[in-house]
Amino acid sequence: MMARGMLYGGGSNFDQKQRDMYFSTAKEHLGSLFGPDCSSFFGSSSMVSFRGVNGGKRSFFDSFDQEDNEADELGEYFHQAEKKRRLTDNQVQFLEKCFGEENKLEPERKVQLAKELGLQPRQIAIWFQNRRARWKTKQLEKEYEELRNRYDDLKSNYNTLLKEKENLRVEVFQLTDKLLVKEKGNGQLTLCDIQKQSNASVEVTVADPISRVELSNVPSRILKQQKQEDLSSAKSDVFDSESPHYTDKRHSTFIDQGDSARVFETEQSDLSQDDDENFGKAMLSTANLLGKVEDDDYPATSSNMHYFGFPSDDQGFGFWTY
DNA sequence: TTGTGTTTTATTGCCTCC
DNA sequence: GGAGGCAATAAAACACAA
Repeated sequence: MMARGMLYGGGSNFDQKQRDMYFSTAKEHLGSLFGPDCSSFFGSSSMVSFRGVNGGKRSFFDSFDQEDNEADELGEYFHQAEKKRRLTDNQVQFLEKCFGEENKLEPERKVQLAKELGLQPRQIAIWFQNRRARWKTKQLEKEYEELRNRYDDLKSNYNTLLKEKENLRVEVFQLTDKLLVKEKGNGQLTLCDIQKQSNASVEVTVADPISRVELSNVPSRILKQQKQEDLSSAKSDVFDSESPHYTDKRHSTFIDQGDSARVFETEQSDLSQDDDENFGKAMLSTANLLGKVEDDDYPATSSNMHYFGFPSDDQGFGFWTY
């Protein structure tokens, strides 16, 4: 493709006549915009600059204020047109103002701006194009920042809820065990006793490791015995049965002592390690807190495992820990 | 002064629209 | 098919630390 960008800058597309026209028109327009002394607009030493032959910096428009050398300077400028030149602060300021009003230019407006600023229409177009690109990048950064803030908020809320959940869980564990001890004191049976009495393999299916222990093989008379008093307050519903970490797919099985025990054998892998650790810690702390629980009383399937729990209502209740 | 990173200006190639 | 927009990129200009 023919380079569209080569429309100006020393090429034949921008002859001396056009340069004169742009320059005179620019001074005229900018004089009305920035006052009669528009030299400040056209440049100071800090404005559009390019390195001359001697290496020094020079403002392009400064040169036009020196009438004696005007033609020479102009010629020098355009002979160096292949070099990039930055726009002056005032030019940029003016363009920014226009961009604020409309970020896309009509062809007529583009030509008008070019005349007013003493630039090529193509330069105006390029400036707007680059400006749109910068604006878009900024917008993306802004949106990213907003999304990140929202994510952080959600994460923070989630962590808070998680802690709350753990606290409640520990609380329930403690209350549960107190009830357990109390029951034992009253001569009532625990799940462990039930197992001993039934003298049979007890398969415990845990729909939810905490709230849904199903004693499928426990004799019904014994289960009935266990459905008593005010244990309903410790019912499973305390727990978040909708928790994505504990679904009905989870279950565990334990076969009588001596057999290979698998406790809370998960079929899912979505239980995060943190959650597991917290869960274990909570149970351990509960166990330590309530040192009254004796291993012999529970059908632990390995020497370092302990069972905490009791059946309640239609559903059992209990958990294992190491 | 020089090396290096950033910003700005400009080019290129592709795409869409009229 | 030409004009113009956009994304990607080159390259000059600039800023700044060492």
